[in-house]
Amino acid sequence: MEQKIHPQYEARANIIKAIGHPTRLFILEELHRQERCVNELTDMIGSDVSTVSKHLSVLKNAGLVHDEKRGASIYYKLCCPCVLDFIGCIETVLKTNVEKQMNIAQCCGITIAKPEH
Amino acid sequence: MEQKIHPQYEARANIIKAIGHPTRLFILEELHRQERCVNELTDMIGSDVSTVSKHLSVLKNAGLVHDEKRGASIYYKLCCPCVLDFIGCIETVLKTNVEKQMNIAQCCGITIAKPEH
DNA sequence: TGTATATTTGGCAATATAGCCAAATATACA
DNA sequence: TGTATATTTGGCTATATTGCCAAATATACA
Repeated sequence: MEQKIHPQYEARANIIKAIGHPTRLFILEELHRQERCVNELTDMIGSDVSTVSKHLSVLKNAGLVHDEKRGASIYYKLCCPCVLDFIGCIETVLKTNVEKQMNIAQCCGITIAKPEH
Repeated sequence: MEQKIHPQYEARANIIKAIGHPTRLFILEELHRQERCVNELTDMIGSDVSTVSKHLSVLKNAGLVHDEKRGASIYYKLCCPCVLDFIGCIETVLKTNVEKQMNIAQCCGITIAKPEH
């Protein structure tokens, strides 16, 4: 690893990396709405329960979620709801990217059909 | 990939993934302060110029930075300064994680020396 | 205790990412 | 045009990540 990059950047990057996965983003948003057990999340996501469990483990190791055993299930909840505050900014970036693509297409004389739904 | 996860999560995750790397976090913060050319960033980072160039390419593809050729150099600047707004939240997560570790250590009777500097 | 349910862990294969070197490309300027 | 400087690209290896299956573990409850 690069010598001049402070370890603090590594620590920050590890947390951001944990957030940067489609399934884990979904989980974080769902846990932002309400706490959920592994089973419930697995039903919503539609992949193997072991895969979901591992995603939750990544989020837990990053300190983003907290788990609590109740009955036969383990309920996960969000530790720092602020981690989702910047989704709005990410959406802005995405929107700007699409606009850029549209401009390029327009300059090339390409017409883009609007999606049906 | 999981069927039930909306493509929107994929798009968001791609941008967050681009942010989640120590060197790229450093670059984003530096470009937040002022625009920089590849050469300057390479000197600050201390790795091969091709590596830095590729990091910049990742950030550019994600729509996070913009480049502008001036003279012999290419200057990069931040597109959406908001992407760094959540660093404060990440720091909170990190701080909480350390505190949790400290508590565990204390419960085990482990004394932790404060760092010298 | 035995069985069903919930969750995690180990192991594996496929894929993605990172970083270096060498080479290609582009620009400035003598 | 030739040379120095700036940047990107191709190619390669090492490492990390992902997601599945099977098995292990934990809990509830008859």
